Amino acid sequence: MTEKSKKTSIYDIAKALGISASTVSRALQNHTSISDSRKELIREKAKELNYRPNLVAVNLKTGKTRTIGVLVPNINRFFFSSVIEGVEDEAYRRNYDVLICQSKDNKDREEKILSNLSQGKVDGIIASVAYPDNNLSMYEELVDMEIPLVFFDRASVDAIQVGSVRVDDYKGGYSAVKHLLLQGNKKIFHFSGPLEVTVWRNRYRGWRDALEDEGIEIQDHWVQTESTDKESGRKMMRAILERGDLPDAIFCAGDYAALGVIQELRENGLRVPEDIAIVGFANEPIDEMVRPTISSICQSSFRMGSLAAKMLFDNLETKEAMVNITIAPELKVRESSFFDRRVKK
Amino acid sequence: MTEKSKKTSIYDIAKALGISASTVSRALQNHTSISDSRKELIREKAKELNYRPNLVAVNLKTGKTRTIGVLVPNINRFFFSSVIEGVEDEAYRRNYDVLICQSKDNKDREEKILSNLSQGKVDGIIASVAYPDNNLSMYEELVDMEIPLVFFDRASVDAIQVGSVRVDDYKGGYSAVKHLLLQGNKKIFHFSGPLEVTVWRNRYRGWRDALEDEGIEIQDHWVQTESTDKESGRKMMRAILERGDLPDAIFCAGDYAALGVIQELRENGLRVPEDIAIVGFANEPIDEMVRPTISSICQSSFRMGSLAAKMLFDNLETKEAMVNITIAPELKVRESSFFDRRVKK
DNA sequence: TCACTTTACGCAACCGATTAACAAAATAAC
DNA sequence: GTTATTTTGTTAATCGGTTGCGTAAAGTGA
Repeated sequence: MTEKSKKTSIYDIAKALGISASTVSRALQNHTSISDSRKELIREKAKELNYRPNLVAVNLKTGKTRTIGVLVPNINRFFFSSVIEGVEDEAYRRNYDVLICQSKDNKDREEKILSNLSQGKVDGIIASVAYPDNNLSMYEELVDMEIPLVFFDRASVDAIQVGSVRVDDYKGGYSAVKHLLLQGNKKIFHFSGPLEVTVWRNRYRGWRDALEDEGIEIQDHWVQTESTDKESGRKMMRAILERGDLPDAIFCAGDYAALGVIQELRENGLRVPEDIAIVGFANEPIDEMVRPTISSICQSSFRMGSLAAKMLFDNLETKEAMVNITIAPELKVRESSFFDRRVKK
Repeated sequence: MTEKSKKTSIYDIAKALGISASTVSRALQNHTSISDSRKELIREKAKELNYRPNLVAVNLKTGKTRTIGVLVPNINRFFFSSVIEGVEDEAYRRNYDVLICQSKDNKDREEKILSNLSQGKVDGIIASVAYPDNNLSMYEELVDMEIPLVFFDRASVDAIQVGSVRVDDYKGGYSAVKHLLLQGNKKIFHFSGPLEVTVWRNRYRGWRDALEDEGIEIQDHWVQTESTDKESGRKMMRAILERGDLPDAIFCAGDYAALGVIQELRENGLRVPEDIAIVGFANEPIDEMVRPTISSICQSSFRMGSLAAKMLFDNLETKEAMVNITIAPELKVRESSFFDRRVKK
């Protein structure tokens, strides 16, 4: 029994045929300088020996890996896994592989991953930076190393010279509130996460401006910035309920917060949307799973991923310039905000 | 301006220091046969020149990539993304990278991906086979090529000589029904997908045996095998409602089906669990998001992933033998089945 | 001072491909 | 029949590391 039946290389084929390895290499690439008869012979032998090119050797020689890295905070969240799906879709079409890494929103982990990726494993990187998203020095290093880079979702793009794809959070917030205003809601609260984080801040600004454009005066307690998970949603709602000053509607910067709010309201005998209308953000699948279904701002995550991938591949293959793409968010009106307050007081 | 500031290699360091490249290589590996003074010198120079080892070259030389491939039907489903998280967690700990691919449950795509992965890009593979899961010849090829392989979730393990991690679907089904029986339910229906598929069949068998062990006679219409998405759940429930022969409880082979069933029941004025108790399968996050919360069988997906990864890494590093692991499923009792039918008739 | 071990480092082969440059054979041109 | 041209292959360098083997220098003991 052979101890180790080494994988066959072009040298094995060459030896078996009594020719040189370079001829084999060229024949397998369908090079013009090899006669058809030889090509046929070589291809047959290759099949016979079950030859598989060693991609690592090819990568080393060509300096390309046909692999891109995708760095996300967490693969487990619908938004990110959808983006990845978009990336993967485009990558599969173009015959690239996708190396996926999770930063877990941990800067140390992010740094380690980026350092690893920058050692020649990938041709380019698509990333959503870990919170807090202020320190981008690691990414600047990548740029110095001339590794093509595309950000999506998070990241303050102006900082460094790379591509980006993001949804317009400001516009998303603005249009969510505009929709609520058009339904006759005046007193519209906003539940979000810490406003230092870019996405929360932008959604907040959209909310604020929409109200101010309508001449509505905002009070401090209208904004709650606990966090955007379900439990925080309940907590923020509870705080408002205890205070006793109820709004017409609430614009939540995340769908899970919206869900928590709705549950808290229902347990307190309040109806959604009749008593209080709700709009969330992200268009998570649960929005259509629960009752009432939740109105939300769609971030087109799949499209975001495929656009980011397209940009990266174009840059890799034809040196096309990176750009900053902003996707217009789309409002999905569902039951939680479908109620005209001007009719039924 | 330098046209292309080539990345620095160990040769650049060697040249700058007037020593040989092998010394540099050894110093950077902290080899014992290099004096500390030299090591220090070399490390400093490396830092100065911003040296990064070229992993592709290392891979070629060592024959290892420190990368494993994970093949799943779809990254976007919670179960799979959780498994991947488990894999990734273990991989990160051991300094491996994870290459993720989606078969989209398409056999052609699966074949192309496996062929690609087998060309030296990864050291081993973790996979959940695409439906229909009968043809495993592609995987047999991997075994021939001596690429370590671990299946999870799907795949008929007996077929070929590889590792596997799976939840015991039979036991899961059995214990779900047992729980319903203990609560006084007798007439327990089963909603699932096509029984040719291994997982559905096993859950079905668990349901059937649990009832038979109790001496309950099953009737044909007690089993519906439309599919396990929400809409199918509603559809199957509607069929039963129209027929008029209502059960005490329903064991659904999937949580989304369970959700659809619950919504359909509520819209028809029936209460869950008071009128009909429901148990789902998979322990999806929505189970705790909706009201009533849904009882479900937990598949421990994260653990499944980390176990699969652990097995693969152990095999890669110490040639440890592959094994077949079966995880005992855990029943999570929530509101949808928390009701004792023996008390309140 | 001589023989012997250690320590520290260099030489060169190797991993498996690609490809520039060159050479031999076959064909065409005169 | 000799030269020019095309066709078809070969040789060898290269990508950027790793590592077995050899050896000079330094250290040790008698």
